[in-house]
Amino acid sequence: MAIDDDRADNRSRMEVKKDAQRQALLDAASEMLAHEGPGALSLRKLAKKAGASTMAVYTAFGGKDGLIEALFEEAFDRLSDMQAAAPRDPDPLIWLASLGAAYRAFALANPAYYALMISVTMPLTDHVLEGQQDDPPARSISHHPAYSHLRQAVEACIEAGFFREELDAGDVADMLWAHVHGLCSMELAGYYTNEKAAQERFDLSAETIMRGLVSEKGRKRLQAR
Amino acid sequence: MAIDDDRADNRSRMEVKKDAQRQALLDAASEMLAHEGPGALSLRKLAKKAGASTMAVYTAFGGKDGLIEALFEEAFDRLSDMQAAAPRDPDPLIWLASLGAAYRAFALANPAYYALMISVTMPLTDHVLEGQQDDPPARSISHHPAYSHLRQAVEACIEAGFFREELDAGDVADMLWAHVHGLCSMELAGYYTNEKAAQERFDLSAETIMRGLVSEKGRKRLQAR
DNA sequence: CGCCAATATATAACACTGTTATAATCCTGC
DNA sequence: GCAGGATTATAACAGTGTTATATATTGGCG
Repeated sequence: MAIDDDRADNRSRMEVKKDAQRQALLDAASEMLAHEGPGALSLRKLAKKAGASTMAVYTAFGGKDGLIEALFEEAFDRLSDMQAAAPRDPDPLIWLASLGAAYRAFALANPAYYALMISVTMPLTDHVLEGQQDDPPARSISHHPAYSHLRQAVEACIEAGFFREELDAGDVADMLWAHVHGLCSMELAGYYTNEKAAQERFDLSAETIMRGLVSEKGRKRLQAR
Repeated sequence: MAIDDDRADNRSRMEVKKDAQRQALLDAASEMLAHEGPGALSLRKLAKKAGASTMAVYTAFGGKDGLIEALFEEAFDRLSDMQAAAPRDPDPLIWLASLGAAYRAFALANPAYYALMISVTMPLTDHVLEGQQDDPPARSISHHPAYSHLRQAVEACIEAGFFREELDAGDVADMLWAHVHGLCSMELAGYYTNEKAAQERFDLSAETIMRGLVSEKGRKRLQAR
């Protein structure tokens, strides 16, 4: 029986109920976020949509900030899923390119999630407003699968000897992430009017940053094949 | 007298009073934005701070959106001012690098303005949520001085024959803007913990994108000097 | 100068928001 | 079965942007 299974998992009936409600709230919030944007995400509407009380959000997430945090993690999970679905080509350069394409595909497919990632990542906390550099924000994506995918592809490129020797994997990964993020955020901002041109521009820009990364040796190796 | 001067400028007494109040509101809003962030910018607090009524914001800006729009333009003006202050080196590559440094200096010096630029530029309108590509947002920075500075430097580099021939000025300018924007937004997000490393990383990344832009011919020309 | 129409203001009300206090309900463990 | 603790529902609180209304204030014209 279901209850016994739960008990076997050392989870009380109430806990599974809580988890179910938490998931229902998260799904409803996700749906609202994707269809109406972050601004339309109010706790009352969410509770009504999920068939729960406003307080349920507080018990499940501790408040709206906790809910946003959960959605933030969901966003990174979705990105990570799309990255994992990217073909892991034996050629690390091609693999890297497909990861960039996956990033852009995620951003275009989930603009509200992407906007949430940005706004949460740059929360304009007091410490950045004051310009003080101590007490850095704890939020770090370095250990998230979404970052690991990129990192691994970069490391593969480095091991294959394509990149300039003074560049280490962390530098390159951060560089590429920033570059692709800049491209996607400006595209989503409506900076480029024509969709087809935006795609070409993305490819051209990705090609350009890759050119800047490859070493003299790697360049010759690429020309040879 | 001041009043006669105003009349000579075909500006009624009330209009100069309105403009003065508008400027007072804008200054107060700017101060609040820089010190407490966009979230703390409420019309009631702003009106009290500027010694005006809440309604004054509506007559001067038409509402909070209009105020944000005005602050958005102020942000671009500040960026443009810092770019104009960058030394216009005869070497277009050095000029371009100093423009990038000016962009980063602006972002670090005005984090709240920078966050505002991003959030306003990516407003998550319905049309992007629906994924439809028609009715592109009218907001365009292409004709703003902040963009012209970059564009002119890029054109100078192209005329000097440094860049790959298949790249036109618009492509390169957009590419560079996106790259530098990505770097700055991630730095402001606290993605990099160490300030000194962030500076080095910015320089390294800027160097990398420049490497990707220069043509074979330009590369040899750079090595020769 | 004095009046009038138009505009800007001040005050308050409205519909919201996130959050919190209070009371009733439910569930768990004994 | 029952006491005790957590979770809910309801309502209240302190805010927000916006709007309605009534009061000043202003500028143009006779």
